Amino acid sequence: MSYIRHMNCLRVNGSAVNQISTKDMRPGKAGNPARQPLYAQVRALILRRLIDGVWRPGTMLPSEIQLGVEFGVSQGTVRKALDALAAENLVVRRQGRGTFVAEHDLDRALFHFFHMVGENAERQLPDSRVLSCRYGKASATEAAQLALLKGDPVARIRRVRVLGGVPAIVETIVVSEALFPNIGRDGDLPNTIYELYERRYEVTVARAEERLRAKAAEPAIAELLEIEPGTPLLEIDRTAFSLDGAPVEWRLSLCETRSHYYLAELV
Amino acid sequence: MSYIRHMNCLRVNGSAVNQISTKDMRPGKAGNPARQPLYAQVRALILRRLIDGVWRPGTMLPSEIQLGVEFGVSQGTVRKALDALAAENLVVRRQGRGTFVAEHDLDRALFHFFHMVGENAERQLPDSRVLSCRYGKASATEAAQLALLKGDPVARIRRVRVLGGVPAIVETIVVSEALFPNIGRDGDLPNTIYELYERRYEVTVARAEERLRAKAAEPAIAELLEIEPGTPLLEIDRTAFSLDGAPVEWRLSLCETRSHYYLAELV
DNA sequence: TAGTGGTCTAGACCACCTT
DNA sequence: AGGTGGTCTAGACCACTAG
Repeated sequence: MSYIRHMNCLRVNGSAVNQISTKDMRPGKAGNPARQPLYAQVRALILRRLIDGVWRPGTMLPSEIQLGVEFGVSQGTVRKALDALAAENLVVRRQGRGTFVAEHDLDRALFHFFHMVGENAERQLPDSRVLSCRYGKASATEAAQLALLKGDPVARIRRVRVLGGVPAIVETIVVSEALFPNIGRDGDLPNTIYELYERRYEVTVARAEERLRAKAAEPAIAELLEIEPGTPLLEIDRTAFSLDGAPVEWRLSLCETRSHYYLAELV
Repeated sequence: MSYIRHMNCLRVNGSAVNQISTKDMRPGKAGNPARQPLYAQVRALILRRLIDGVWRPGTMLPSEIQLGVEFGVSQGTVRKALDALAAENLVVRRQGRGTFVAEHDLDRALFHFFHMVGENAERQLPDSRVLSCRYGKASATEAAQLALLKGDPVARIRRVRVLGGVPAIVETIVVSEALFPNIGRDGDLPNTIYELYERRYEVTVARAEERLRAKAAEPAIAELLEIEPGTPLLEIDRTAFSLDGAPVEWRLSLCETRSHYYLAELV
């Protein structure tokens, strides 16, 4: 029967395990009511390898057929798992070339992680001017946001972002120093910081939550943005999560919204 | 051959047409380079029926197999088309029951078309108090937003929305009177107005765009929200589109963000 | 019990890309 | 030419829902 597969169909680095397969784990089998569909198991196994760094961002995954053989499932099941990961922007599929681990490139920054756009909905990544990078102990708030203990070492990066020649955003980024040792110490803070997280610290930002409020500009902020104190600003309070779901960055952005706005799509 | 299908495989209300099928339209055929995949054609055909009101919101679609027979494609191809429509929230699939045309119920309003949440990210649909419903001629701005001509008749609805007992949002809704004749004239404005569009006017809101800015509260607004004039407010400028992609509603919401915030998810 | 969508397989062919 | 993902089919079985 095609449903019956080998015990050792899943091999990781040559050592055999059997998380999928085995006749009694097949779908719909009584006594295994909470069992996940095969494609979900395959998705989880692939995701695990992304988390563990077995396949690094930018590299090509094995072909669908190869993965099918390795996991002991059909190509169609692997396809469904990969399609799910592609829908989460964790892999990128290219016809004729292969399936690749997603990278934090300009496109992703611009279309997925930066929602401020100009008047004609035209998108443009801002330039960044780093104001400071300080190291300290996590406050209660910071600890809560980053799932740390109060007092744990954190780095705080402050920068002004310039859109179309105008200083438009003042941003404070807080990360754990345990996760990002020496971040910013050698003045190596690129504009797209998620690329740095990914390349140097092997931390992949998979998703984020943004909480938006309106706030009046405090004098220090107003000066940086060259506006009047009290001007209404859009505050974006973002928590970014890594592949394994842990919060890895807390970011507070204060945005001037006279020449730009935050664009959201509802479905 | 399985690829060769009957000419008259697509029947709409008994009359036969052949948009899909016919041997020479099959995928990858030279001389037809811009041809869409079958599942995309099937998706478009089903969407057309949703637009035309052949299947009304809440009703059940024919089964996958029936649709497959009707369109002259396999069940798997129909499935792919329906899955795509389900991903756009245009249909809802329920195992064991069938595929249904999506409705604007409370769930959809709350999780897809209302992003203001309370402190613990708890969701709650606001109560609405209608302030006025006036009829007039479209301004240049309104005409541009709704793809009308300047001077076309529009209705303007103004309401205050209450969250947790506190007046939190002042909202102005502008719609074409041609599309929504007599809207609000008999004081029939429910809290979830998209339900009204759908049931009474057979207009389905399929998606929307929101443009967010920070604005200071003008005195009239401040009074309605029981706050100080000049308080920073979150302005949500929304355009809603119907199934066929036409803009059908323009809405401007001014939100107080001390006890609530706008929640966005980034992927 | 019958009908629905959900999962899984196997196999064919296509479009696209690289070599 | 060979490999990759993309499309399409046919058929099996499962889970769920309703009458």
